[in-house]
Amino acid sequence: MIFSTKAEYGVRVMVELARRGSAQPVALTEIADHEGLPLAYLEHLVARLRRAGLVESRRGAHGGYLLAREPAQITMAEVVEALEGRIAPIECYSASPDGSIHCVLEADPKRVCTSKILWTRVRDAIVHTLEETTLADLTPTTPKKAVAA
Amino acid sequence: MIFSTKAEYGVRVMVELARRGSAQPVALTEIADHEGLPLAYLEHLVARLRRAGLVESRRGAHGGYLLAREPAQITMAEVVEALEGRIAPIECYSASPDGSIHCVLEADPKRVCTSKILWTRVRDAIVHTLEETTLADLTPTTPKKAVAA
DNA sequence: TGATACCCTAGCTCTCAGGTAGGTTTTAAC
DNA sequence: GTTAAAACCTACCTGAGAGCTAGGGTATCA
Repeated sequence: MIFSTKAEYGVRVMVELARRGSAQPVALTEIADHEGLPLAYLEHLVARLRRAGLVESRRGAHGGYLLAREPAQITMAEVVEALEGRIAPIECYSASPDGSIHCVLEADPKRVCTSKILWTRVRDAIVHTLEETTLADLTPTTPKKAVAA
Repeated sequence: MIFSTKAEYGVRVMVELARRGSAQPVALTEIADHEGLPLAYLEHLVARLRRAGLVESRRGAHGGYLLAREPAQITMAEVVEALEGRIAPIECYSASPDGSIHCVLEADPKRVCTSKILWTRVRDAIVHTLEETTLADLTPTTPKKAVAA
């Protein structure tokens, strides 16, 4: 599998939050019930989403979670990265502090990572797709716009 | 990581075979030495490539492996699928026997996999990239053609 | 002052990636 | 026809991490 259930479940949570609208917070118990997913596990995932600034929380009774932005302003690249961490197609690419993609083998100038072209292309394709797709695209009853896909 | 070392190592083996040309078989020990990868592990990987019809083997002394086709006729989609198995972005998509993408949740018609659009797009992007890239694209000293990437 | 919900830390279990080990079989060359 | 080199095969090992669970603490509303 390319992505783990972290991405799968987390995206579902985001879609549910988008479906419910931004009027009042949605409790995680509701989403867990609706999607048939373990609450305690979702708590971990939604914590990541919160730390990434994608959702906001209201504590206490009648609390829950809200989208931090409009669905159309939230790309799936942000969501997936918040859940899975940096998207790198293979081990070879170290997550450099400055964010640049770098093949660890090329530290030794004698060695050239022959397959770098491939993994770069694959990574770009994935990231491009995730950046192009917003939460609004995945929400059936989007208030403003219908989706053509 | 998106793909495991199976894909990483396996692609390297294929690139090495392409670099050496098709004149005579290349022993796996040579490739293992050159790439600094464990021989015993490569044997497992190359077995997958052979079963997929991507390489041919010559047993016995001076034996080794050869590409089964011209590098330009081998897509990376074939290589990666042979090594990693069917490419699916998440668990949700069962590998149907007929090859069609199918969300397991939709077996229950009441449930709709809201995020299907996303994972379908991601999968298509990956597969498209892998299908477009041939082994010839990754081989620096391709006899016939230089590569524009 | 409960009840409800978010929040935090720790830990548990099972799978599987990644690799090792030790053999058997085939073939070229001497 | 023996030897060495290589593919081939089956089984096993081991650490890490996915996918949870447990049990509390803390904020907020009625």
